[in-house]
Parts: sequence; C-alpha cells; structure tokens
Amino acid sequence: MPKTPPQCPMDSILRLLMGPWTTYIIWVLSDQGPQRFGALKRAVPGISTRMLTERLRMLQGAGVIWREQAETIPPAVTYGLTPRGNDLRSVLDALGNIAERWKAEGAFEDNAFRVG
Amino acid sequence: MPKTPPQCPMDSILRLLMGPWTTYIIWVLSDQGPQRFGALKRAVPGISTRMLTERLRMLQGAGVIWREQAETIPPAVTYGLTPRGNDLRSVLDALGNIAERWKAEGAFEDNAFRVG
DNA sequence: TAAAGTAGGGACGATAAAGTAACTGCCTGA
DNA sequence: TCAGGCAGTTACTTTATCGTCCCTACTTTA
Repeated sequence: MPKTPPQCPMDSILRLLMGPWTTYIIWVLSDQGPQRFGALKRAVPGISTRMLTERLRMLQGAGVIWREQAETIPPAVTYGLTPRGNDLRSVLDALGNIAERWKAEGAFEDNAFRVG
Repeated sequence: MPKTPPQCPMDSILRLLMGPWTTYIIWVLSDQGPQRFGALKRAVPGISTRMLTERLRMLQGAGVIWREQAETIPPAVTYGLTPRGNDLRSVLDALGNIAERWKAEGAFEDNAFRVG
C-alpha cells in the first residue's frame, strides 16, 4: 500500500474494495438480500468475526451498507446494501462478466496472476 | 487476504487489481498510451523500481499489458495495454464515475473509509 | 448445569507485503 | 573521467495485516 496515495477519489474507493472479503460481503448482501451478522458470517466461509466486524464498520462508514439494530435480547443486527452499495454492485457485475469472459479464454489456467 | 479464497474468477481479477499502484499503472497506460519503463516510473510518483517491475510482470502475466523490448543499447522497453487491459479500463472508468459522484455527495470528507 | 447462539471487543503473534538501498553493464554527454 | 540514464535485480529491513484465541452478558435449550 502506498503511503501517500495519489489524491484521487477512485483511490478511496479502491482502498475500500481492496481489502479482503470486502467484495464478497457486498456480493452476498446483494445476492441474498439483507442479512444478520451470524448469517453473513456463515455465508462468507472462512472469515473471522474480527474481520467481518471490521469490514462491516468500514463499509458502513463509507455509506455502502446500513446497519439496523433491534433492541431485543439478544440484540439482532441486520446489514444491507444502501443505494451506494448498489452502485458498486453494478461495477462488480461488470467485472464479473469480464472475469467470465477471461475464464472462457483460458486466462486463469496457467500461472499467470502469480509473480513470484 | 484470505488464505483459501472463494474459487471465483472474479477473485483472480480482484487479486490482480487490488495490489497497490496497479490501477494507477493501468490508468497511466490508458491515458498516456504506451510508455517506456522510465516514463512510467515518472508518471507514477512515489513508486519504486522494484514495485513497478513486479506489477508490470504481473500485469503482463495476466495478459493485461504487453511488453516490447528493442534490442538496442541500452535496451528500450515499452509497455502498453492489451485488449484485455482495455476491458479493465472500462470498468475503472465506471468506478471513476461513481467515485466522482460520491465525492460530489461529500462521501470522502469525514473520517469514513477509516476503520481504526 | 452446561452448551450454544447473539454481536461483537481486545490482545498477541506470525507472516506476507512493501519500502530501502545497493548493485549490474552499457552508453552518452559534459 | 565522472555523472547520469536505461531497465532492471538482489538482499535486507520494516511495517501492517490478518488470523487466532479468549472475553463479554444474556437467553434458550438440552
């Protein structure tokens, strides 16, 4: 990560999406609709509570997802995509299409995408 | 970075774009056209030769950029976007539009995008 | 009585990623 | 003759990130 990133708004978005799990979380929320914390954790296999919490806070801070806490006991917290989150979703869709096309072209077969 | 990422082709693309500087390099190549190594380094302020080399190798391995070496002395190496690189460019453009809209909405002003 | 689920918080440590610096060989210009 | 540009490579060091583990307080179920 560059210390002093170019002062470009896109950089902020990339910084947001770049983190691990982030796009996966957005994907789940857009595919399965709003989810509770536990359901989300189960839907993103392998993620730790720590990471999930952090990512959700980050996405929420960016206005990409909303958080709704029901004051029951135990509290039930639900997360969902905001309109801003849907903006991202369309881009992710486009990226997904490219990924599929590349895959059809055999892009992911050899050891491309590996540098070492 | 998840150790066992979901076996999704999009994950490979994200892994490619995610690295620091990567999108910036693609952006420069698409905006300024094919560039020599040194020019690229100057166009991406702050990047080290090490990083630039690594990113270029990675992008080249993914078929996103081409590399042309003239066997002169000293050798002149030029990099440019392949059609696959242009695929990405359109997505980055879309992302850039979103970024500008968000910026107009004041998304990047407060301490959003910060988790700590 | 104990386990499990709910939604996390906090500390610690390993590991991978990024930065820094020094080096290559060859040539050109001052 | 000495610096500087070309296009990197290699080694070393540091930083940050992520994972793991344990904790909360309350309730329901077995």
